Amino acid sequence: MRKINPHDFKVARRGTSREINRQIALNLIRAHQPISRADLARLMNVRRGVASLLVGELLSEGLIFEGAVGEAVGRGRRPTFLFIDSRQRCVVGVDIRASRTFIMVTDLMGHQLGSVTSFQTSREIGPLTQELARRIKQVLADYKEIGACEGIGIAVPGMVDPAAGKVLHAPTLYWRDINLRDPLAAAVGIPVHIENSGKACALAQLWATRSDMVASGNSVFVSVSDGVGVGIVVNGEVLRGRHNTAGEFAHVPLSIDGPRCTCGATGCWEAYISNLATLSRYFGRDLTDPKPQSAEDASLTVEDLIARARTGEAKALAAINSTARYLGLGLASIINAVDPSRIYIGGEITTAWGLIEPIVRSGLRERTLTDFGGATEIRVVPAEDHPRLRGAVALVAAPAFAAPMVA
Amino acid sequence: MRKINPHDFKVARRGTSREINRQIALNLIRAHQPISRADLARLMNVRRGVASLLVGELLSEGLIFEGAVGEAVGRGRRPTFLFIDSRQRCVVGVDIRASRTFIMVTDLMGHQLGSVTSFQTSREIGPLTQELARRIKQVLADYKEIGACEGIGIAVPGMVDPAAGKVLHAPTLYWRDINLRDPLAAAVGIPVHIENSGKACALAQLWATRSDMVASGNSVFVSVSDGVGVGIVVNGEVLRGRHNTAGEFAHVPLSIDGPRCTCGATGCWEAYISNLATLSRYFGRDLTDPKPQSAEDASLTVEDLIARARTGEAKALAAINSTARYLGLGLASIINAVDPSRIYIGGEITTAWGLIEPIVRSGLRERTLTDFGGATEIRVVPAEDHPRLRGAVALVAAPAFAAPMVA
DNA sequence: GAGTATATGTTCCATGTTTAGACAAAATCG
DNA sequence: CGATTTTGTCTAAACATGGAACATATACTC
Repeated sequence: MRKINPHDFKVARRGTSREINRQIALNLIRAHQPISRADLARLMNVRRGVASLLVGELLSEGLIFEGAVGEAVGRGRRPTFLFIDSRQRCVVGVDIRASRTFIMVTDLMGHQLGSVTSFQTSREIGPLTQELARRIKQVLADYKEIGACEGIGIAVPGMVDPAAGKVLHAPTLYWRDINLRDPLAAAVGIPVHIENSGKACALAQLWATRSDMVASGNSVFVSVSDGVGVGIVVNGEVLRGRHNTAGEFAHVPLSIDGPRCTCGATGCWEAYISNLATLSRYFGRDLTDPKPQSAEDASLTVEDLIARARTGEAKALAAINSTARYLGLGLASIINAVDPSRIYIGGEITTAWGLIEPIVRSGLRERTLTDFGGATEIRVVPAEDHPRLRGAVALVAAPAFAAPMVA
Repeated sequence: MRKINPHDFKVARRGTSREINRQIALNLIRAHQPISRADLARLMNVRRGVASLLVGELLSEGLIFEGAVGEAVGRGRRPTFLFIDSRQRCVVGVDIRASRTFIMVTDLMGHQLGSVTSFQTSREIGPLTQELARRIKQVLADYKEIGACEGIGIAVPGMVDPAAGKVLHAPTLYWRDINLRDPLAAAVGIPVHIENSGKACALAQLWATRSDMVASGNSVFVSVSDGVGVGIVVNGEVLRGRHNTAGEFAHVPLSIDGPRCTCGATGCWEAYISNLATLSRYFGRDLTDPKPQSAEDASLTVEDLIARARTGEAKALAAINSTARYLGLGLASIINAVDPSRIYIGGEITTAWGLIEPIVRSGLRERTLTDFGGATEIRVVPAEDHPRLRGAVALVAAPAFAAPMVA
């Protein structure tokens, strides 16, 4: 039961019905390709004539194409299959992280082309833009057979104003109010879109093509790495809020008297479960103390820690188990607040999922209010899926498939 | 950028455009009444002919009526004003609380008719239903000139399954899995809708008729009474979640090592700021200990406590100031998670708003991540506004104005 | 007071969209 | 080969908005 905003509404025009049905058809082709006009008409519950007209429009715009004639199921004329046309266009996804920056090229469906490349992140915007532009141009030259690049999507670990193309605050990069979009767009001559990495991850799952990976209702993506990013999907849309800062569950407290967080407050969830927090716990030092105490401290990663835990090192196991419990406790807050159908979890810690799942689940049940809340589905998204990169790509590829604004 | 759900979409039919524009017109009349067809057409940016047709349809359905001819602004024919027709229909709102149950009658616009009545809440569903049915019948008989009753809306302090008409769990009433809707509907012969009281409060603000009370973007309602209820509005819709339990920020922790909460967990926000928590703090006893320590303890209310604080009693002031700080700290979590345009606060504690606002605001700023987050608008909703009752009414009255489902 | 200008609300036709059904093309089965 | 079935196209009807003309009603001007 949605209220129409009397200050911001969209009246249905003569072409609105067509626009709606066109997008539905496009999405169904995306979800079910290859598909015939007749099947499309059955899925949409409209006459074949309407489906044909919609398909004709999509064909003439080059969004889809007619493939080979398919095999008939029984008797009767064989169907001509329709596909999303992602042959002559590609998208570049960029994932900027504190240590390294990753680049991936995909087609319009988000299918990976070539391999993921990376380079060390420069915290200075000038050199970073230059390096990015150089590498993107090179990658596009290498894959020239793909065709034109539709755009570049960038996931940034911090608060972002997508409309202004600015990074408002990225603590791990020490960025404040930096326009990342315009310099890069000018350098490569391709439109650039930027977004917070947690929201990008949520977008990646929302627009995933593998049908088993798309949640039916609301969903939440929790990305645990150096920091913790969260993206929330409500009614098929990423929750943005007034200033595009919605979803910052990372800084909802577990204990206001807890360890100091990089954000300045105390006891944030992030201060308990981020990779840095887990490592700090292992080394028994304060999270806000950036200086490693030893050579080992300086180089050890969470993956190393998990390896040690697997070999049975008690201290490593204890550190990881603590993180697991706190992870569960924080997920309970998300469940209580949002009641999602599914939670996705990404980040290095998920490589230990077999080890920690029972602990996460029991921590979660400590604080969820209902049995079904405690049973909320949790799915691990492995690093190989590159959720940040796929989300960055979705920034560019998804708008063509989005629902029209109506009423 | 909303994704169309390929498993649950609505194709635009021949009448869809009309349906959309009809609802827009209806909402604009609701928001701007009295209004002429010509003004409506200008607001909608359509031809007067179209507006006339839409108005004709609404007139024939009895949703609106033509009032007196208005005064001309300049020269030219005078407009005929249109109004929402709420003359011959009324709605009953019911607010069930642990101690007392309140009843209010309104017209379709939510305007109060007569006065609010109340009686002591029986925790047994049979007697409660009987008493409710008796009183509702009586009220409707008293206001017979109003016309037929369109429905009864009930706000319940607990988890609710509106589709099944059941209260899943209401701790303060000791209810579990109780069908509240069907017995009452059978007894009075009028449709009954039930909803969680936090969500009802959010609905009340969303559908408020005073334009200054309707937030433009997303909003959150925090109701602080015996318990704490929260309702979230996203994109003009109350956030429900998978099991209609979204919005339970009351049980997001401030400190997992904090005081035990009635929900079983520890350190929930509710355990710091509910009226019971504030009183417990004043009397220096454990929140979970239901037994009052003294006669004064058994009878003192938060309003009394506020009165004492205003007279300068240090202990009372300290208890309230603590609650204020914790209120702010928890609001910060809501702001970080949802980033709303506005937060509404209701409940007895708001009568001390002048006293506590600076403390709430500073507690809030302790944990918000950005300056604009810390500056999020907070509005107090006084008890006289009866947000729970207005929300209960909206359950019945609002669906007629809701946006059609499309795409 | 008559004429002019202007605003409201209705009416008619053009355009565009879904709905319904007929029809040709193509493939299978007996 | 003919009957049957399926796909895809095409046409007319029903219904929506878009645009303009028209009747009605009021105010202003001469």
